Amino acid sequence: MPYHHGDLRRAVLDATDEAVRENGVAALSLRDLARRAGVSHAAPAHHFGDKTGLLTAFAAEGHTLLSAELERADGDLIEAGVGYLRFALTHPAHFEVMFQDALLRDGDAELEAARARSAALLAATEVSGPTGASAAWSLVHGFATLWLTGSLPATLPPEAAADPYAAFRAAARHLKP
Amino acid sequence: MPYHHGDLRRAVLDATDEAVRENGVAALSLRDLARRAGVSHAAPAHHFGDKTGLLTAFAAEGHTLLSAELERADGDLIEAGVGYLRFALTHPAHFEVMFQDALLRDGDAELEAARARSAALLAATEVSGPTGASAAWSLVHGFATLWLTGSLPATLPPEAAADPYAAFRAAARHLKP
DNA sequence: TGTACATCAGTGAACGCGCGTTCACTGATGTAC
DNA sequence: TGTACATCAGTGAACGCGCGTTCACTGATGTAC
Repeated sequence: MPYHHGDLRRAVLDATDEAVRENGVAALSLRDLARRAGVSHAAPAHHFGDKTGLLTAFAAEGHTLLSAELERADGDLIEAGVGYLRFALTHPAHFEVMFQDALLRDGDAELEAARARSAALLAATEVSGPTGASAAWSLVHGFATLWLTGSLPATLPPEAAADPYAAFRAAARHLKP
Repeated sequence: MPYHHGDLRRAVLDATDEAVRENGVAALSLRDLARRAGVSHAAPAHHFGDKTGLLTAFAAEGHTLLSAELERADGDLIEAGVGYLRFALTHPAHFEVMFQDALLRDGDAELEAARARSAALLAATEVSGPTGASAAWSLVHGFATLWLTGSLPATLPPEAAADPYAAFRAAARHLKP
């Protein structure tokens, strides 16, 4: 183990992802992250300042990952929804953290930039007017949230509960075009 | 201050509501609740067993409050949505806690009963098939979540951002009947 | 190419703190007589 | 109505623990010459 880690930032962010998936953000501690990353207990705070700084960087990474999914949709509403859902289901820890403002550093430049980018991509989907955008965003965000908590799969027949993307496409068909 | 409180349960649940509204469930501690309720620091654990027991009771109360709103809708889809939203906006702490299974006692009888009741009322709304129900539930749940985090109001014109219920009705009109 | 040195990422011991839990107790309440 | 007593909700001192933070330090890296 070299004295200089090489990529402490990456290691701590990965440990955060792992820890939040396992125990939720409520149980997160910097010392636990240090243990998972195999670094000294003071290293995470040394690099990120404090827990808020770490979660702010983690949330910014979440917006970047979300943006990557939204770009693949190329403005198509349903595909943007599928991308949003795919982001939430493959990165549940980021999804859990990035919408909880109380955990994040207000006005952080990196976070604001990443957030603006994902918001712009969301706004670029083909949808009719602000209420249509609200409806579409609400539907996919609610679908992702309820799917992750297991609430939604519990109400569906087994074959629908096995494929979230098909279930989402079916639900999204209930939106007026 | 009498030795016996009279309604410690109520006092601690009210303190929980206050504390979660202020700082989120992540920052909740039993000692802080005891301070808020003006009882000894051991009293909340004495009554509820542990933090999970307390949050389980709090979540059950949330489902009961949600059920009361849903009953007023009398099966009408849009009014059920408005009731769901009204519950979330007036009881944000309950809404935050009740869908986070990791915080709750698995298999608690009181919680299961309250949950079954609100689920039955949701299922009793007039909607076409399981995918229609998924779409409607996702839309209102996502709308409430995004409204509470401030994400959704930020994208709307000021007059729409001032009235969540009107904004929700407008969004809900994008669902096929 | 080799040496000296400045930088600074990461260390690890030490600290004080708030936490959940335990446990012997206190005293208000309800019941039996 | 009055007294004795069992119950048990709530108390408060004590505990050990993991936490975030501080700070003097170590040593790897990059740059100047």
